[in-house]
Amino acid sequence: MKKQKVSDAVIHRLPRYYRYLDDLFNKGVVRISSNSLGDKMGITASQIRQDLSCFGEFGQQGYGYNVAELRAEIAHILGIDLGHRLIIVGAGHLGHALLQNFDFAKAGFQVDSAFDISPDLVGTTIRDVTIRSMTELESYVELNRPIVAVLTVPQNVAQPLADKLIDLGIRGFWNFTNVELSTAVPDVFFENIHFVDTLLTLGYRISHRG
Amino acid sequence: MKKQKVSDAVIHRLPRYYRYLDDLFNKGVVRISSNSLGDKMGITASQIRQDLSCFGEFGQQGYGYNVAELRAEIAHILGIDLGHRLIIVGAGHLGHALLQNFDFAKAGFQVDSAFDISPDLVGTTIRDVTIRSMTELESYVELNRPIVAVLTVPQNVAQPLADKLIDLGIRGFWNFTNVELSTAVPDVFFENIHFVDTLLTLGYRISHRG
DNA sequence: AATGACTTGTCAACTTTTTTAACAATCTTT
DNA sequence: AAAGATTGTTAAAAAAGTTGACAAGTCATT
Repeated sequence: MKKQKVSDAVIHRLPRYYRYLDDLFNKGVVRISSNSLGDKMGITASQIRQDLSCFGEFGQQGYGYNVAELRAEIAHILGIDLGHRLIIVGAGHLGHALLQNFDFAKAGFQVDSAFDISPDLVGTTIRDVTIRSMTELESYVELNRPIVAVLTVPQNVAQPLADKLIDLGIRGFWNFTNVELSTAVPDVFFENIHFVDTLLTLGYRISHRG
Repeated sequence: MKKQKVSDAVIHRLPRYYRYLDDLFNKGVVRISSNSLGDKMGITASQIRQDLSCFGEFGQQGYGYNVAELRAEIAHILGIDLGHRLIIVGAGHLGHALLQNFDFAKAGFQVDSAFDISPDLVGTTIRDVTIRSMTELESYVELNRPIVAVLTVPQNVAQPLADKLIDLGIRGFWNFTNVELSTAVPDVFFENIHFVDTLLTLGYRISHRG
């Protein structure tokens, strides 16, 4: 096992590996070689073996990989088995949709609570999660120490809110606002979902096709 | 102006340039140099000039760039001024949230219509867009020829639906299902929004911090 | 037990991409 | 007209990503 820094490209491929292995697992496939997995995923066997080698040795010469085992290993690498606790800040349409539909547990997260400023929403319950008032946010986070926050709030409050949450111990943001958040605090991570950007990219490709 | 293929990295930076320029424009800033823009964005002046050079010459020696002009140029490059027509297929929570909140016009798209299978939704109107039945999808697309489809449907119907829509002339997919769509037809583009993947990536970083 | 067919983990080479630095050309300002 | 500023472009440098090759080890069969 190499001990180099794991490159971003590899990290971003991990969820994809997991997706395919989960699929194989659910279909009852017991073993798979890097070759056949590569065929399925449209990448080379060499790349799969190299990617996996960043994290350990999970296969066996002459046999390949045990699907269930490799799936579990990748789940572990991704921290899916840790059940990180998470809060949702902003329960408007998007926050509501996530709360209602998204399978956080499957990604290894447990939804602790949700918060919104609107009195109409406060007190309502979606999928066993009760929406609390924003005024309770600070004390709640201090007491319960969730580690990740989903931000589905208006743009203008995003950065100050993030600063406050970082102060309170939040270390990861799943950021749906179209603002680029930043902080001087180390070991805080942002995953920015810039909807607009992806649609603009699509617009570029459509406009320049042919 | 170079005539090489524009790299993906550059294309993905374009929306970000646009966002910053739009902001400057709204603040009434008239001119900006690659140097000060680079400072704002946290990248080198050199990279900005190199990126822009893929598309033309938009600045002036000794002066820099006119903000309004450069903003308009990038808007043009991204096709924002073309007003591509778009349909939304699947008006469940996510489709509904997009329809209600997302500013498609700002990204250069015009929402033609939305479709859903549920009789409860068909006939209702959101922001001037009436939700039609899925049974009308085919004839509608044939007649009105939208170019892009937003897919917010269940996973299992995503690929066959995409195939059908490609047949009918759709050339771009803003795909919110967690399936990797593909086609043999050339000049069809997919922007896959894999929510889960980004959250898993965040989970990885949280788990491995420090 | 021996043989042959497979398949891994790793190394190093290779390729591609991305970034940076440098500078002639030329515009703005005074 | 001179001084200062800033571009577009080139080429070098650095970084990142990918691939091919193979020793070493495992499995299946006889």
